[in-house]
Amino acid sequence: MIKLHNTKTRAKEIFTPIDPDNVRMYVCGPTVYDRAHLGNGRPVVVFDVLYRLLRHVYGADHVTYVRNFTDVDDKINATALARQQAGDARPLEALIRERTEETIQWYHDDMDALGALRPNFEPRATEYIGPMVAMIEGLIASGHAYAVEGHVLFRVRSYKNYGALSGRSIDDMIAGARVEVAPYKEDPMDFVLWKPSSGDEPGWDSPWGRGRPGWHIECSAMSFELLGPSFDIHGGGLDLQFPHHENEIAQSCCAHPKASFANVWMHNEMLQVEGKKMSKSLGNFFTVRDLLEQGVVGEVIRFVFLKTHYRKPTDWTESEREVAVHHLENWNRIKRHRLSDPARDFDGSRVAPEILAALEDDLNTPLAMTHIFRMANEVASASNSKLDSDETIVFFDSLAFLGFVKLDTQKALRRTAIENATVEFDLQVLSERLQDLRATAMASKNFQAVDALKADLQAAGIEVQMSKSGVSLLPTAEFDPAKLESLK
RNA sequence: GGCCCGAUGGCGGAGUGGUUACGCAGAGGACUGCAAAUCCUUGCACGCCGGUUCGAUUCCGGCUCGGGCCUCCA
Repeated sequence: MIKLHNTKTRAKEIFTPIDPDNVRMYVCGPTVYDRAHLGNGRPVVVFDVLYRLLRHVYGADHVTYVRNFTDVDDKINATALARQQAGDARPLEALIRERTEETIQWYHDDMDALGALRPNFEPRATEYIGPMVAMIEGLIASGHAYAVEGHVLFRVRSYKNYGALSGRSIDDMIAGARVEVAPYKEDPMDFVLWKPSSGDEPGWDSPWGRGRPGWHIECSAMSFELLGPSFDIHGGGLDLQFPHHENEIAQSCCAHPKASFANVWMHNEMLQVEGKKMSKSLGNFFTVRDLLEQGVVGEVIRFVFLKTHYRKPTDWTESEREVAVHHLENWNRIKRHRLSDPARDFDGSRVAPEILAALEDDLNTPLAMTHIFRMANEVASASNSKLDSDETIVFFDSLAFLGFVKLDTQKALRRTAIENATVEFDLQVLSERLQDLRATAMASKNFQAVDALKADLQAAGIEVQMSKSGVSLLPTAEFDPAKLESLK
């Protein structure tokens, strides 16, 4: 039994799908004009967890997850215009297409790195212009929208529940509004469904002239086309609650009065960086790609996200990042020590029941992580250290269920990369020499030679670990093969 | 100004009407030639003021503080 917090009712409710054979979820995707920043990753990971849970409970073939790409938007146009002004002579259309294509590719690369499964459908807004126009025509016909000066506007006063999702009244909003009101609007709160395109701006022919859709209608049309007038879950960031989701509800409910639209609305809280809102002006703005390039692997990011409940703000900090690395290293080591085949794949089918229970309680990922910690501890400290025990399998299957598969860290990746690349100097030889020196020293109690070699290795950027089971040399970021030349 | 949300130990972060998880850091110990890693043990909290109750960190009200949204934003 899954329980989810429904923004619409502000309560945790038992989730009952409209059709258990086809559970349907829509999540607002990115506007594709630039790299996804770290905050963009949070809803992706949150709803990825929900997607995995739904697939587990209802069957992988009985869940439909839609996440759109908004590929028509003034911000996209702006990036293309900027390139024209910078001297690129190609037509706007070509620049826009190139930009959206590459951004979608980036998005896939980055979200894959976070361990997120791809949704079943990733519709692009530009492929659904027809349905948008049709929906707008219907709204005009039913009196919920009006065309004026090439624009089509939604008549907010015509939908009596407007503001219910975010708990606002139209009058309150007008009182506190800071928007300048276009003169052609009947009411200040009316929002645009269609707007005219001029010059070489992207545009499509419509009953109201050549133009392009407003942002909000895109999601209403795409969700209708792919999931129908009523579906189960609609997700997105809390910042989308108003106005985007409010407007979606108004459009869809007026266009399909007999349908319920989304039954459950879920919103993830926002991300902060070192306690502050991430913003360009504060200079703490960075993309997922920036982090990946700095060697922060995707699963570290995922770990930090899952350690906080999705309905609470989460803080991206240096220390939490280090905690994540610590645990991933730990799990990686357990994998090497407790599995006969450390490369074995896990599909999450044997996820621990307590982890499932935690997730079924409104995606309590922090509690799920606690169970992971406990299981890791049990597996690592089990007196019976036999390989591939049931507990071990369930542990790694649970990790896989939560999206932790690679269990790599910066250090592990670097080690692999360096070891593959290090040809001129064989660390294995040095490792054996150190081992021999140490064995001699253990007998003679004279450790001078050992310490000298250890110091040289450390000076070359190698982490030296010695225990009774042997020695291990681990190149660090400062590893410099040239400094080992004298040791040959 | 309007609306929404939150306040738990040094930090992060679950949960509960009555014995308060867990992680990181700290302390002690085992192991270790040193160091690291690992393992064991362990100290530390429920913003303030009222109310309901036999009993509240948990429910209700007020206050204070913090965050978010109202403008493109996940």
